[in-house]
Amino acid sequence: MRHASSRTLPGMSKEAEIFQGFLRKNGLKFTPERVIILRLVFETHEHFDAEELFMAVRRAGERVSKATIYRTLDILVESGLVRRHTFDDRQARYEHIFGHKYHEHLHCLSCHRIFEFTHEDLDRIQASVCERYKFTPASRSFFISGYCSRCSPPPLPHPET
Amino acid sequence: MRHASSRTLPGMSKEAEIFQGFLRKNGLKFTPERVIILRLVFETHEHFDAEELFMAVRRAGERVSKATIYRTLDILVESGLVRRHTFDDRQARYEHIFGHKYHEHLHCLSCHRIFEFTHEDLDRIQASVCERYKFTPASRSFFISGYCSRCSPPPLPHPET
DNA sequence: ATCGTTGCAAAATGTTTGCACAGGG
DNA sequence: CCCTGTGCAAACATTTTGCAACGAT
Repeated sequence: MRHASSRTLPGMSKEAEIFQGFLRKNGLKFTPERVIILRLVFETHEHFDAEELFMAVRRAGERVSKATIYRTLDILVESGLVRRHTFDDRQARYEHIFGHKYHEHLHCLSCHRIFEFTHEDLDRIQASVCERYKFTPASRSFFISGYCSRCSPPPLPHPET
Repeated sequence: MRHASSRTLPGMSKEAEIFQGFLRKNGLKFTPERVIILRLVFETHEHFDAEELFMAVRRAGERVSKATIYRTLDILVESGLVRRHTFDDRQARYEHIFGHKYHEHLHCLSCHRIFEFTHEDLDRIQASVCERYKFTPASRSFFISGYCSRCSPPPLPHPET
């Protein structure tokens, strides 16, 4: 029982169909390890890194090596189902994006939480910049680092002293 | 001849004055190594990484260890004279920012060149997002990855076949 | 004497790779 | 067979750290 059937199963999630299609198109296989990873990536509604995914796999009672985690994340990014971020200089972080609106990020330098936002003008700005530079965009990353409301309460209107 | 005078020299560049002020304010010293690094960082008008700065130091006939390069870059980033970027998952890249207009980046995935742009609406967008989330911004990073005009010529108006 | 700074080498971190073996088409 | 996939361990690249020595105050 190493490799899963290559036929599409009826109860398959939309992202699994997309992933399977991408794999097939590139002559790659829809293996049990890749299925496990896909499932856990789409069960996680946070940003995660490779190590966290590795631990989620173990927590789920499955076994997939770190090497396969990294190799599969690369494929998922290529397929467009997952986005990779490098918010600071530490390790890469990932999030699944299928079924989500495209969004930008706020990154709290104190508690390291990540908040998402959208702004309607950004697509227009990206398009106009790319036009100006004759640049063909593949992806963008807009994030603001700073301090969230919990970590940095706004200054009082009339500071004492 | 290890440590430089702590008095401000008359012919000192503006960035050196700022750096010295920052160091003094934090009980740190304006050492010859830091002076060398500061000079080379401000002589470089490209984005660079720690290794490139290390080689620039040797090329200049000076000797500063890698450890000191890293430690000093951290201080320069803290002082606000230098910006650190992690465009992709490779190593951190730096650029001096004193005396430059704030700008965003285009990053060519093929030739890895970096182009700079500004857009007048971005400050306003950042302010409105931060207001909405009660977020105190420290810095932002907006970059678009894709293919520059040289690496990806626009498709012909009437593609043959 | 104290305290921050340095260079060196070792350690730590995060990621990639070589390899031998497995298994489906 | 042939090809891709896997786990493991080793390799790798970048960055950080422990430590002894050093110099300015």
